[in-house]
Amino acid sequence: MARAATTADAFNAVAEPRRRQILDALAEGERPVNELVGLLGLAQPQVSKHLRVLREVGAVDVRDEGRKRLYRLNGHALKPIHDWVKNYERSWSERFDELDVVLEDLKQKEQDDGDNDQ
Amino acid sequence: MARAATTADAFNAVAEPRRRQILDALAEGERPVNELVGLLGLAQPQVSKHLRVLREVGAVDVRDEGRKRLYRLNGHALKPIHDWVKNYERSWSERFDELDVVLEDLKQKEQDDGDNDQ
DNA sequence: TTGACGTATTCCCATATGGGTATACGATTG
DNA sequence: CAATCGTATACCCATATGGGAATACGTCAA
Repeated sequence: MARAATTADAFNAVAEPRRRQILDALAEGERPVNELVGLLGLAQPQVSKHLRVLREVGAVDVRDEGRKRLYRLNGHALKPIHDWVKNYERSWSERFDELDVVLEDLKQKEQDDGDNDQ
Repeated sequence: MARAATTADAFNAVAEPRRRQILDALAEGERPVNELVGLLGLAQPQVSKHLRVLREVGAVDVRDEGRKRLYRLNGHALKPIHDWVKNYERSWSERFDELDVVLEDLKQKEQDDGDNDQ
């Protein structure tokens, strides 16, 4: 088997930096392809291809307006990523320090109880 | 150019489901390779290869103990992912609804001021 | 030392990437 | 209708993936 397709899920789609750039740009509002081409400094075909990937994982929606195609962010598709990574937040966030102390105490208490059973 | 290496950054490393599984397993504590092999139901060489990728992006640390190698989670490497994705949280979290209202009001107020300048 | 164990590395292969370039397609304008 | 604009698609290519299988390597036991 080869690497999973970029369109397999949001994780794979967003692994490409250009696609994150596109989402960041769309966070400020709807934009036509050419505007993204200007912002990214990438050729138009590549931008269209990246947008296709983002569409396939549901991270963007499209709307036709004359000859332009307006792309819009759909952040919902990124929730699974957030849900997964937030469980690791304790690794760097000080907000969890206090909670960790409490958990350590509980652990210690449990161990003491076990010792009493012996 | 081809797709970026899986070892290019945490985003790419974590795009592979097996590697997320490994990190999830290590979240509960240090583990030797064989234990991960059992948990993932994957052949040992593939697990070692996934671990190498995770090591290269700094998501895990290793420690030798006899003939075993104990792998330990280093969630710090995942912070960039969290930092990026949390900006999209408003897309699904109700917690931001109220904030959105406030921002809308501010925007409206600014616009009114602009109108007065005319 | 020899053998067994735990892990890492090497080689093979089908697969699809992302950029470059050319071109096709639909909508609008003249 | 013809020309042009805005986008999408089709090709070509170098690259590296992830799994399978075989094997190399370091450590411990007998």
